[in-house]
This record gives sequence, C-alpha cells and structure tokens, in this order.
Amino acid sequence: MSRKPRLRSGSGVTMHDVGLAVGVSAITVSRALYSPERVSDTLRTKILEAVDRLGYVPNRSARALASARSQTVLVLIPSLTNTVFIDTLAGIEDVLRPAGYQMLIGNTHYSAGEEMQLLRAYLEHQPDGVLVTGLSQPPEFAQTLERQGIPAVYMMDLTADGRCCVGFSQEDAGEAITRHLLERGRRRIAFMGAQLDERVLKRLDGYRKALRAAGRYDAALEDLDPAPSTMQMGADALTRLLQAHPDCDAVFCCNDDLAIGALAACQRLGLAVPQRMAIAGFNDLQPAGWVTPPLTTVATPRYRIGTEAARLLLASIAGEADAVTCHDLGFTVMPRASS
Amino acid sequence: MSRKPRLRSGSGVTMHDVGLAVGVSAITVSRALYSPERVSDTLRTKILEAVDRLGYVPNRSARALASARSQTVLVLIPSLTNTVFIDTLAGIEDVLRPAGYQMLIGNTHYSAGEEMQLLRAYLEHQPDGVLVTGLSQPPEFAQTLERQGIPAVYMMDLTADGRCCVGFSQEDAGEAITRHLLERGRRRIAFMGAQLDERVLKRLDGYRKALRAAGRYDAALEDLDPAPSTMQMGADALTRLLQAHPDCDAVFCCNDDLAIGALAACQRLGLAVPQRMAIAGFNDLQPAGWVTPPLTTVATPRYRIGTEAARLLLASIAGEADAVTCHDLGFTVMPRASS
DNA sequence: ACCTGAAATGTTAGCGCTAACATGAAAATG
DNA sequence: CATTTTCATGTTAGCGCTAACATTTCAGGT
Repeated sequence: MSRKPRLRSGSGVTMHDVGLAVGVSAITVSRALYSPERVSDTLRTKILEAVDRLGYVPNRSARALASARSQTVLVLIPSLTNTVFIDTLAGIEDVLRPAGYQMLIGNTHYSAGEEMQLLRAYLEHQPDGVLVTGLSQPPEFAQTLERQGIPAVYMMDLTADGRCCVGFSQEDAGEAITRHLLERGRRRIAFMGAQLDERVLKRLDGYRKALRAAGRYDAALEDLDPAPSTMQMGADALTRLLQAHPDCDAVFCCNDDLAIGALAACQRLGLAVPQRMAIAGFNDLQPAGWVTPPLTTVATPRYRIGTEAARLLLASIAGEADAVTCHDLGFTVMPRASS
Repeated sequence: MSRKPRLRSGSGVTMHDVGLAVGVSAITVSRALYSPERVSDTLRTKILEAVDRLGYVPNRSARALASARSQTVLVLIPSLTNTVFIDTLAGIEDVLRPAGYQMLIGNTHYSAGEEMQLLRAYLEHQPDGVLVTGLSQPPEFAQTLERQGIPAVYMMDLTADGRCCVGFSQEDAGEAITRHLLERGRRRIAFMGAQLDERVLKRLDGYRKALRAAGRYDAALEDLDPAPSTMQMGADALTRLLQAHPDCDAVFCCNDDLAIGALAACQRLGLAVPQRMAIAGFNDLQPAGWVTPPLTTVATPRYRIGTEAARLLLASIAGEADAVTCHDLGFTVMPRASS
C-alpha cells in the first residue's frame, strides 16, 4: 500500500543524506554550514567534504520556511535603462551579496500602480527588507510593509517624515545648479524636463526657487514633457524653446541625456555653447565629461546611495533601531565648459 | 510544558486561517487560488473575499517546497549597463511575468568564473529553468544543470551542438557588415574591438572571413582591447589607428559605442565621414540613428531574443521535448550615411 | 570521588503548503 | 431504481530545513 514517492526538486541530495554519509544527524550538517563555530573542526571538515562529494545544494525555500527568514531583499527601481538606477543597483549588490542576501529586482516603469503591484507580488517571497526609489508611494504602500513588519529604506531623496532615507536634496541640487547659471551672468534661464517623476519635479522646484529669489522667474521658459527622456527630445525641446524665446540664454536640463541632445541641437543650429547658450545637465553620467564642450552638470552619489541604503537596511533587519535615520549624501555642482 | 511558539514570517495569515474564516479546509483555499476550476463558484467567491479581507499573502517558499516547483527562472547576463542585455531582459520579463514566473537576475560581469559561481549560488532557489547569455561556458556548467535536471536556453548566438539556443549568427553578421563596406568601395578596412567576449570574437571571425575572401585582410588593421568599451575608447582607438595606418579608409567597430566615439574623433580630426573614412557599428542602439552622420550598423533582434528564449524555456520546463531547438532570428545590415 | 558548567551533538516538532488518495453527494446511465 | 461517473471537498503525510529543548561528554575545580 505504498504511495508514489513525491517529486523531488534539484539533485535530491538533502542534509539528511549528507549526514548519513558522515554518520551525523541533519542538524549537525546544518550547523557545519551555517554556524561553523558550533561544530568541532574534525567533524566540520568531514561534513564539508561530503557536501562537495555528494554535490549537495541547500534548499533555500526549506531554509526560509523553517527559519522564517528569506535572506532576500526586494529592490524597486523605476527603470532598468537609466544608468542612474543601474549604478545604485551595483552599490546595493556589492553590499547585499557578501552578506548572503539575495536581491529581487522589481522594475516599476515609473508607475506607482505597478510599484504597488510588484510589492504585492514580491511579498510572496517574504523579503526581509525593501529598498524603494523615491518617497511618493501611496499610503497603502507603507501600510502594507508595516503590517508585514518589513523594514524599508527609501533612496534618492530626503524627507523629514521619519522614514529611513538615503540620498540628497533634489530640490537643493536644482537650486544650486540654477544659481550657478545665474552666477555666470545668465538672465533668461529655461528649464527642460522629461519623465516628470518626483525627482524631476523637485529639481524644478529648486530651479523656480533660485530664479524667483533673483527676480528672474518666467513660467514660459519651462518645457515639460511627461514622456521618457531621450537625446532626441532634448534636441527638439531646445529648438522649440529658442523659436518661442529667442532671448533665452541658458537651459537647465533635468538630466544629462536631454542636455546632450540640447547641446547637439545648438551645434546643428550654429549657436555657440556657452557664448550664446549655456547648458547644464544633471547626474554627471560618463558622456557628460566627454562631449564637446564638456557638460556642466550635477554629480550625484548614485553608487554610494546604493551601498548606504543597503547597509542601513541590513542594520534595520538586524533590529538596530538607530538605523532608521535620514542620510544626506550631498551632491556636487560640476562647472564645465558648457556654461 | 508548552514551547515557545516559533517565529512567523509575514503577516502570519495562512491558508488555514483563511479556511477557518470561511469554514473550509486549507487545501480548498489552495485550490480556489491556483486551480479555480476545481472549486464551486459560490465557495470560491467567499474564499477570495476572505483572502482580501484578511490580507492573506501566499508563502512562495512553502509552495515551492511542497510542490517541488519554484516558478522561478534564473537569467544570467554579462552586464546590466549594456543596453543590449537590458533589451533582452525586457523581452524575457514580458513573457515570464504573465506566466507567473519570477526572474532571478545574475550579472556575470563577462566572467566565466563569476557565471559558474552565480549558477551555484542561485541553484539554492531550485530554479525551474535557466536563460544563459552566450555558449562558451565551461563544461562543468552544463553538467551541473544536467545533474539537477534543469533545462537551459542559450541566448544571443547559434550552435549546432544540440543545445537549445535563440539568437543569430554573430559571425555571419560580422561578415555581412564587412562585405557592405567592401561593396561601398573600401579597401583598407580596420576592425575595432573591445571587451572581446565570445560575440565580439565571432564578429571578428566574420570580418576576417569577408576580407580574406576579398584578398584584403591585414592583421595590422585589427585594434583589440579587452577592456569594456566606451565612446572614449572608440575615439582613442581611431586616432591611434589612423596614425599607424594613414591609408585606412573604413572601420568596423564591434559595437555602436565604439563607433560613435570613432565618429566623434573623426570630426575632431577634421576627417570627413564617410568620404575620407567610413564607419560601421553593431547593434543599432538608439543613438546610432541619431548622430551626425547617422551610423551604418547591424540591427539585432534583442527584444525578440528575450521573448523567444523565454517562450522556449517555458515549453522546455513543461516537458515539450521539441522545444529544444535552435532558433535563428537573423539580423539586418542598416546602411546609413556613415558608410 | 563528586559537582559544575561549557561544548558538542541529537531528538522532536513544525514552518505553510500541496500531492496523493479518500470520501460523500449529485448527476448521468442503463 | 441500482450502478456508474463526475464533481466538490476533505484527510493525511511529507517537502527540507531549523528552533527549541534534551542529552552526552569531558575539562576543571573542590
């Protein structure tokens, strides 16, 4: 009356099998692998040899189920094609992997709806923590995390509302680069924005603040397009801008892609940069230092945001309450020849 | 004599709890969620309502453990900063997500060693299948997969050795674009290569084949650098190349980044493109069609490689033996003004 | 010799879920 | 109306692992 044996996943070698081969119980194998100090040296050596010989592969699902810790972190980023987030991802990975944590990457495509959906879907993995881009999730988002008791770190921007965040003030950065253009004697400074996510809008706020303070704000000089930014778009926007406002003498582009497109358009139109037109970008991506003329932009600590956020999250997972703080990593205005 | 209750992960609501709330057993809840046709409509509605009300989140680890299927696919790609692989990733995701599969992304950094390490690490998740970039893994790689009975699909290139692959012939593509340059009357065609992964080397093979057939091969015209490619590198290589070989009248760059760098260098050096110097790239990334002059390049079906590979893998996981075939998705030479 | 306590290993139970088999009721069949 | 089939649901056991407690061993102190 024996039942069919159930399916086995993987190679079918379990801790129990390894234990049998060495003459110990499964728990000792578990300890040899994950808390080596609790097993005598001789035994541990024999066990590790057997693990190798039998080709034992631990089963993470079983481990997660039994220990109630998945050793997994969910990372939500708006895009995989934007270098900014890829750099951050690299920083995150460099901290999480050595710590034995697994990254689950969710691409929100800049959509709050998709972000919420992804959170729900990935919660099934019982992540031990979540790294989120930006601060403008719906209230439901934080509630869900709260209910499951999952710590989160918010990346890229700052807030004083008590959430744990790592980044820099997008608004201050926008203000700083605009002020830089003012200091260079520019009087009709335009803003070129695409994607229009929360970070772009905050940079726009900073731009407005700087210009208003100088008494030079003109809403007509704002060119906003919700579509994802491309170099082409930057070129088009610049052409449009100069047609409508021939007196415009500078433009702050919300990112380097737009700025490089704008630069190319100036060259095509025969406008000298920076003499006739100053151009500033944002992020200091690799090409910014390389185009002619080199692009004035704002260098952002993307990689470090990743490492710091990951570190904070790990501390938070470990229960260190003081990990829940706001980390301002700052930014640097990079004055180059385009302004 | 009661023990401490064990930790609970997540919200603590289980299928059993949902069942209690509705007055059914846990297995009925399971069926209502995953094989709805096996539960009556009335009951299913009640169960789903309770799931919502209680905020039940399924536990994927438990599911994977009990069913021996993780609904997870491992994707190994060489880089997250190369648009080529990001596009492929997008294709993969667009097929896997609707099918309920979870992607685990492993970044190999173009290293066979890291690739093997990643495979071993991610095997702990008991992936149901693996998507791999390229064909030149060590024999150990395929053996490991074989032993665990995990199907794999190899992306980007073709092979006749029986492995399931989706891509196009990198060699044929290299040959085709080189022939295009020959047909445009070029006689001293250089090759500029970076990163030097297997795909670049195959394109180089194709380049050599075309030039040898035309009796115009000269090993001195090959500029190879194992470092990751950048626009800067393309510019440097072009300058170097022209210094050493002033008679060089065309260059096939192994990717668009190098080509755009080379283009910029020509402009800086005052060399007319294509009159004095023809330039061809590879991949047809967005900027290729947009720089001046527009770049001749080879369009590659990156997104479709992703969707097809994912589809094949799913079929393979489902046990459809005929899924193990080679899919040639072809490529298209895009003649533009740079040649 | 006895006790104490730390170190090394084992036993038991259960994490949340689903495969396999079992049961009971309703519907279809002769 | 008895019999078979189908459908809807339940029971049992176990996936592989580890928390919690239990036991054994042995060093060191008295």
